[in-house]
Amino acid sequence: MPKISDAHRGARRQQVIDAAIACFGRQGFHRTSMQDIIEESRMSAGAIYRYFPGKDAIVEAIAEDRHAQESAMLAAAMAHEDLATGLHQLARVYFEWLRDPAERRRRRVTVQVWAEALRNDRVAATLARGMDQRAPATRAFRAARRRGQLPASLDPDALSRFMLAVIQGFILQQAWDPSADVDRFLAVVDRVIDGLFAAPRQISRKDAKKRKGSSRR
Amino acid sequence: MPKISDAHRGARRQQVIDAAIACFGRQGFHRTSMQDIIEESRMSAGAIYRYFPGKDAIVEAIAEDRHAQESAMLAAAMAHEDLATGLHQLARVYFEWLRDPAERRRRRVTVQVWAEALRNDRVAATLARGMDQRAPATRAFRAARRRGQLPASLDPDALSRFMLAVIQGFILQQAWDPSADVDRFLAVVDRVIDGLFAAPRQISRKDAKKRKGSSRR
Amino acid sequence: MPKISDAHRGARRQQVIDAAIACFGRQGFHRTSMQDIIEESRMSAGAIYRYFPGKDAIVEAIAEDRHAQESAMLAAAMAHEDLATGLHQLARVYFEWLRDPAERRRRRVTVQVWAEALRNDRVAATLARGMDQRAPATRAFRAARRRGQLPASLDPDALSRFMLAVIQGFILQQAWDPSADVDRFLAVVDRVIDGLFAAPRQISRKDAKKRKGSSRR
Amino acid sequence: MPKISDAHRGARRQQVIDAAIACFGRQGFHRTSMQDIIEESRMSAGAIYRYFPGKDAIVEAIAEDRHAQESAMLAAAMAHEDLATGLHQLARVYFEWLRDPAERRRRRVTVQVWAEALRNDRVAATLARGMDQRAPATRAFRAARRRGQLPASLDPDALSRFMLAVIQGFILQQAWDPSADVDRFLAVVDRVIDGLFAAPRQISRKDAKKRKGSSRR
DNA sequence: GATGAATGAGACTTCATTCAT
DNA sequence: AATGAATGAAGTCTCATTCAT
Repeated sequence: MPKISDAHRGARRQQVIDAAIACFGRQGFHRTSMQDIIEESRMSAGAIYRYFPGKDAIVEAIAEDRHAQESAMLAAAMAHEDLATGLHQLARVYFEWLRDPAERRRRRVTVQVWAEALRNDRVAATLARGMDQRAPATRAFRAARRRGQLPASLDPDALSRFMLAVIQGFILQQAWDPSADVDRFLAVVDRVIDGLFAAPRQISRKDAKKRKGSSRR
Repeated sequence: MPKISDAHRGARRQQVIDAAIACFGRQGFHRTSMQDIIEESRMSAGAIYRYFPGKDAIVEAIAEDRHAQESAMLAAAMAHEDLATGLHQLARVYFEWLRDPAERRRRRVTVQVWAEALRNDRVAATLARGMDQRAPATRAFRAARRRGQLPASLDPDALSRFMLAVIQGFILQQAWDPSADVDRFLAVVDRVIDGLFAAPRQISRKDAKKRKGSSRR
Repeated sequence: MPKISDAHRGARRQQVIDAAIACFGRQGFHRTSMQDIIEESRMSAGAIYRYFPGKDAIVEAIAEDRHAQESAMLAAAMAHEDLATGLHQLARVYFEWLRDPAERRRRRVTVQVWAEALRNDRVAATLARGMDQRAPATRAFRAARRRGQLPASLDPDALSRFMLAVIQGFILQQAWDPSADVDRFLAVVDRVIDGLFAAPRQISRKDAKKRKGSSRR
Repeated sequence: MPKISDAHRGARRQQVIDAAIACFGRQGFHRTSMQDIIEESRMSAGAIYRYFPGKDAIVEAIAEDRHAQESAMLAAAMAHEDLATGLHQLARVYFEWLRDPAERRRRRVTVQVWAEALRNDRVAATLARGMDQRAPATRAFRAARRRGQLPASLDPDALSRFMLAVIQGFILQQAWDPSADVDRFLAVVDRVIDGLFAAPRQISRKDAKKRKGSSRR
């Protein structure tokens, strides 16, 4: 017989998380005091500590929350038989999401979570699990490469990393400058996806040499 | 007459910045106390405040430092008559840089600077200037598009944003997981650059429709 | 539900004020550290800041406290139909007050509040309000002058300033030298009050000239 | 053979004192840092410490300075055969002095010196010597009393204290409110001096009783 | 379960003074 | 004699967390 029903517990936790996201988005994680969260959440100091062992646990929960949502999105998008279509779909879903102004505010918190991962192992672990969820995409790339749709020189893991990097980079840019245009960026992403599967242009011997020259092995 | 020379002043500031980078990379900006920086820099509390008005000013200086270096790199790389070659060059230079283990440690600080930009306007301004430096690249894209080397549907500004996003995203991933493989990622980037300039593959009517459907306007 | 009552809040504030007065009287405002007040008040650092926003606010509260007490005293003393009697009464009440050894210690703080007014506008405002409370006295002087009890040459405002100056000057002297004799000083004050209402002595032509000579205007 | 000639030493000390008075008048003793004085005096940190052992010594020197000037003024004013004339003279000289705007600024420092006396014994000693210089005035009062010009009930020491208190009180008031009118105040002082020597007005039995009633002893 | 007053370690910063040059 | 960079103790205040009610 739990003293706090799970539903109640969940609602209370969400109340704290929402307040924390509002505060963190406004002033950043480290400028936000527990007092700020307490006031925003309209709870008492003591009450919050019934639902979270400490301030760090709140960021961890936020990271976890994001992770769950993004996982779902990723899974849904990649559940497509054709890889190219799946990738376009993924980009579309993701960038649609970024259009929501409320979501944009939350994104500011995401950037902070990224920084927090560098000194909070639990947050790092959550993000790592997020990175691991590229696995289906990676597998799809591997299959496509085996089928000859992608050149052998492209590492499937690097490909999925790349797709994520593009999204992460844009999130960053939009956090700094909310006027960054989603549509135009998305058009480039679409083009890039198509480019991956197109026949490569003929590269002149000269260019190829140059590139190799400055690369370390 | 112990009047400090500009050289001495610069050296002293660097001493602080180096210590701060070491500390921030280890424990993060907010977990690092001035005392930590003082000890790491082997200076006295008072001395540091002769060179920086406060803790925030140190991050600002770090951001400024990075900005200067990246600007130089960007300018050098883009000073190439052929756009494709310039982009390959840029990617190469950047990713070479990331290979340096010392640089990798500094990258962790970069991620924190990104987060800091959300609550420190001076840092934000520095990063904004960094984003502004895409201008030459944007111009080059525009010229290429005019020459028909790039499709009209690709916005030059979005293109340069994209290139930066790729780099930023990878920096992020490498900060979390230093084992992220630079070479394999770079191969993808190279391929993507080439893809931009290649003739697009034929897109089926169905695919095109799907994409449009979920896009807003 | 440990919500503090107004009474508790008042008691706590008084606890701080009492401790502060003890410390300030002993070592002066600026030699007193918050730590000193914390120890004297047997509270914790954080607790004090629940009741006062900072060290300055404590002096301000002390100034306000004194102001309230002196106002009451002044009002009570001047509530007399006959002006001369009222003034004698005022002097008596005030100097009686100064006899209390505990009050003498508090007086040392008063002197510091006076100095503090020169650099703290809120303290200055409180003192200004204190000076404004001469108004009833000034009005009484004006009425007495109209009735011919005081010479037209005596400015009512200057008269009330004068009465206050006498008291302030003595407070100062007693702060420096607690052995300053209250009774003997009070006798002089009484005599001076009577002298104001007495017929002026004949002033020789010579004396009057001398005075005028060194005066400007 | 002194390393620093006395003249040079004196000039340097004065340079510091002037700077300190400017700073103290502006921001108060405790808000003024040595750095402020250093800049105002256009000297170096090291140099100041050649002429003063520390910050406290500067206030002490200022107190000493004031003391010397006021002593001279007091002595000059009281060097008059007729006591009443001497007192009028004293008031006149003093209040003339207060008219000088530069002097008014210095007065702000005087108030701080008064407060400082409560925690700096050397300043206290200087002020005590200042109070001691009432001696000639006290003696003159005693003589006048012996000659029957003053009632026996007036203590000579209290009388000279009183005269000083009036001046000190006004200095205080003018420090807080520079618009306090010197002339009108002086007129009251003149009247009071005359009143001391005039025949007291008849005091009704009732009034006398009332006064006694509230007095202790 | 909830409340919010209390705790106290520790954060950033200032500043009087010293001393190598 | 002078300089001013350096020192480091000490100051004010904040804040995550606890616990009596």
